[in-house]
Amino acid sequence: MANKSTSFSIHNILNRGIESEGNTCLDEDADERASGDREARDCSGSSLSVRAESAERRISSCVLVLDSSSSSDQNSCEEESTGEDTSQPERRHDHDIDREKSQSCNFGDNNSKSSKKRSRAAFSHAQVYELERRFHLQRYLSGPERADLAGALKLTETQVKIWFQNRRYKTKRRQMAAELATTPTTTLAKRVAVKVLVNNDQRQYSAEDLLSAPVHPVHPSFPYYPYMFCFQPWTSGNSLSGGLY
DNA sequence: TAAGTCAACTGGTACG
DNA sequence: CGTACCAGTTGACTTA
Repeated sequence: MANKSTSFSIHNILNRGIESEGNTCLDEDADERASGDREARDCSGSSLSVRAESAERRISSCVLVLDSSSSSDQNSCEEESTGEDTSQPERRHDHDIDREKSQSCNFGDNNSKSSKKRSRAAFSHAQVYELERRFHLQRYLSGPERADLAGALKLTETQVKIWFQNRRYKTKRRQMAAELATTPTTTLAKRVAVKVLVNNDQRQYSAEDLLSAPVHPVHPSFPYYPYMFCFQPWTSGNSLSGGLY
């Protein structure tokens, strides 16, 4: 559904990514197509060279996954783990699904030792870009939305769900780290103490204090998500945040 | 080789 | 009871 509101197709990105195996400019292509005139200008900025370099490093590993035509054991395994040809998993417990998938994806299933190995799918750059883009729009996906996105990205619903889960947690951790870095510990302790003060059944803090809780945009730096430098940071007034923080 | 990243995993919890 | 969430961990992988 998400791609209907935009002038590009996710499949275009993915197909382009597959067709341009070895092309380290996949992200720029995808970005420009995806964001149109939105922030493509930022993507070409020289100040972003470090992030772009980071992106290229990742691409080099992601291309292996996209190159599904290769018939090596490793690639076929990665392909499966990224949901290329896996049918939609039945509604069982996530852990079971993931475990099954992991076990069915053993590297070199010709020895028993490998059954202990756990595969870690490396999502393609286009896939991560679209996931990030969607995450920027909404941090929580409904079932149909997740299924739609998973289908468009050729991932399983579980993978999309886990990705969003990890992404939310990562965002939160970095926000907390940023808070800790910018706020002196004494000040932090003082604020917490004030907020829990209640005197004569009346709160001793204003509602504004709570609403203005420090929410730092995490991605001023975006050291490891170079494809996110096109996005604007969340604001504290973003209703899509779910009000969790 | 240590450190960092990240998808997958685990355990606990909340909700309808 | 099934599902999804969060918080934290694990293990494969990359990089300096």
